[in-house]
Amino acid sequence: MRFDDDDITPLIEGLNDAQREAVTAPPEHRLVLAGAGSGKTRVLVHRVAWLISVENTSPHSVLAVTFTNKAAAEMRHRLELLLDMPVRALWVGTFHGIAHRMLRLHHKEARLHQNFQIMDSDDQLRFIKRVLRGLDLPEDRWPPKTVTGWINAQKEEARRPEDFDDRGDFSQRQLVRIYSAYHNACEQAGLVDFAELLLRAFELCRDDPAIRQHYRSRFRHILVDEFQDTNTLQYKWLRVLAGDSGKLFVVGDDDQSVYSWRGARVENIVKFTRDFPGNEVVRLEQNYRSSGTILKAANGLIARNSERMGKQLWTDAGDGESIQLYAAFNDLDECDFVVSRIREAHERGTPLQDMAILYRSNAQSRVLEEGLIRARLAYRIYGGLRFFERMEIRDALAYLRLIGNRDDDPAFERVVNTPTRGIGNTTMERLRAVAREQGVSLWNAAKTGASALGRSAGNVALFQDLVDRLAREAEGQALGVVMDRVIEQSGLREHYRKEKGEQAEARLENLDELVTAARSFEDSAEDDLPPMTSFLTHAALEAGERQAGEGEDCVQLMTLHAAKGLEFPTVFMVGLEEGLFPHVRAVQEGNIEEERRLCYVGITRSRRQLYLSYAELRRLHGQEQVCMPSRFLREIPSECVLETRPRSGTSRPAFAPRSAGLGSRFAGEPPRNGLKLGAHVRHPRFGEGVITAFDGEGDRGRVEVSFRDVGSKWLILSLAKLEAV
DNA sequence: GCAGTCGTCATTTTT
DNA sequence: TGACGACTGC
Repeated sequence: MRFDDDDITPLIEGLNDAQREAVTAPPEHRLVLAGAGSGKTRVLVHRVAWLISVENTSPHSVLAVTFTNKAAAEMRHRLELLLDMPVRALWVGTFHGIAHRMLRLHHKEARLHQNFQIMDSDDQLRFIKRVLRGLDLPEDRWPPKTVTGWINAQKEEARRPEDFDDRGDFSQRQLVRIYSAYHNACEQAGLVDFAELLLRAFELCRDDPAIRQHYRSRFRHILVDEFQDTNTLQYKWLRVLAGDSGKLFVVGDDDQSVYSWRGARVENIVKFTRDFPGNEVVRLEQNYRSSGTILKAANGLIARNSERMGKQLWTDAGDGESIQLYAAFNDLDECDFVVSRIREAHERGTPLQDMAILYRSNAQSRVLEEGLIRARLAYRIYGGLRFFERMEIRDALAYLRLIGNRDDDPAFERVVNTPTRGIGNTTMERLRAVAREQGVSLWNAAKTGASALGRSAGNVALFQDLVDRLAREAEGQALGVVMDRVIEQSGLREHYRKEKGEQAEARLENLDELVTAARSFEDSAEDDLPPMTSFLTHAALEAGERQAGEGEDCVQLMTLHAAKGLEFPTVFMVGLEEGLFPHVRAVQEGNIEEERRLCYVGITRSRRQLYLSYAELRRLHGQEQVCMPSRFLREIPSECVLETRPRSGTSRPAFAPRSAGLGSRFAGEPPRNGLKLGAHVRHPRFGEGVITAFDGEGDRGRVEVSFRDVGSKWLILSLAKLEAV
């Protein structure tokens, strides 16, 4: 170890009191409530280092779990920097990665195919469609997306088909039937979906005493990142793993829980304090990221939530710049504002990559994108397809999967006719019928039931010969060579060469890149898996970076969800309108608190300058809609915010503390003179327009109307002869 | 098997 | 508005 017993300086150096308390806590259960930007990863990393160097814990006894590969890689990297040595014995990984590792090690006990492969969401959806067809259930009555969603939700609650009794309603009984059929199909094909990885690993630890004992005595310390995002199954698994003696050190922030819709349970934080006795809560509230003003805004907003563990961010940095609010006329105006502020900042020397535009839903990116293109500003949108999700990559990998396992039906379906080999729908339907009747895979059905296939039987046989030949030639060959041959001999390369358009070129390049990627797995002895299995697992579990353009200096565009965990000197949060943010759906579902947390996440992404904006009119689904400013704007302490105009930069306080003033622009205000925000009105001289704001009350009350022909005007409400249209 | 057309729908996303 | 899937006709 690098540290002598008496020199623990590097481990606690530079930590604040709360961080130090967490890092040096006695080896008991701990819950660390880590506010945004409070040095959470630092605490995790130092805690592991502390356990190893001071508590003399073997790296072998430590398990650190994260949600994303990125977080896992970051943790391992920083840990090795701190300890100044590689820590291979230490298990650091995502929930899925760790579960996968266990299942590979104990595939027999888990009753899994030795060569089992991981099926991603897309495969799962296709597979479910086939199961539905097999059960004669129409897709319009049983939407595949809904069905997979339901099945995944059951798995996340650790429920198996046999856990349901017959008393459910018809719909539920059918879903259970589908779940069951899907499960059998997966078993037969040797496939495991994402949720199954976790559930299988949980069941393995729960039901196999020897394995449970093995891991319990091995993992003395389990550390969990982003604990507020754990789902029921992950929580159960942690409980089983920890047993009575394993110590859990969990880090999370209830205020940043924004994934309830995909099964995350914030309640796990509270549950943790009950289920793991002796734990103490450490709060990390000092923020090292944002200015005082930004933190004040964030604190003020999140204080509106009722169900909180309670936390108040603070900084010893100064107040910094005011938050600027821009009330745009419409979405284009909002875009112009953002773009011109970016241009100005860029001209003053701010790198583009220091600026991010955050929005609630992906659809909002289009207008912004167009604006940035017009202004010739480089940008990068997070989201979209990742490398291993591309069509051509998935095609090529499907051949590889078939080489490893002929019973992989989703892979078979994917490439049996890609490139086209005269095996159409009719043939496939027959083949599926045979497979269903005989209870075998498509591959075997094609072998034994060729007679039922009619004219196309020869084509199917040719396809099978191809796969067999590729498999034979793959023996003893390096993975890169195999991959290249697969792409060439399957005809995929030719297929995409013939495809027209500029996309085709990119696809060919991607295929070349795939060969390169395969090569890098040739001697990956790391996980003791055959290179091909290792490669396919990597493709499924770590689908790669989203989009290229990494190195370039460009403005970052992403959803608020995608921004979680990131930070930028300058942040633009756009579309702060009722219905958009908070989103209507969330309002309907009564999930305002999560939307508010999302807003909190957005605000706290910003280091120095935060811009907020909303549009009074927005084009949504092809329709121009009148929007009211988001309630969140009202909830941010008014002294933090200045309302700004596009060019001049002259600002005035946006909201008088509680009374009238501009505050009355906001949601929930009563209509004046029978007119309300967004109402269409007619003026004798100015023509038709829309009410966009009120100011003051009674005789002195003013109204802002955006006229169709003459633009926006402020009028005295009692004098203006406005009539509703 | 494929291109064109029509109808429907419309948060958020990692593994 | 526009993306995507199902359907139709060649």
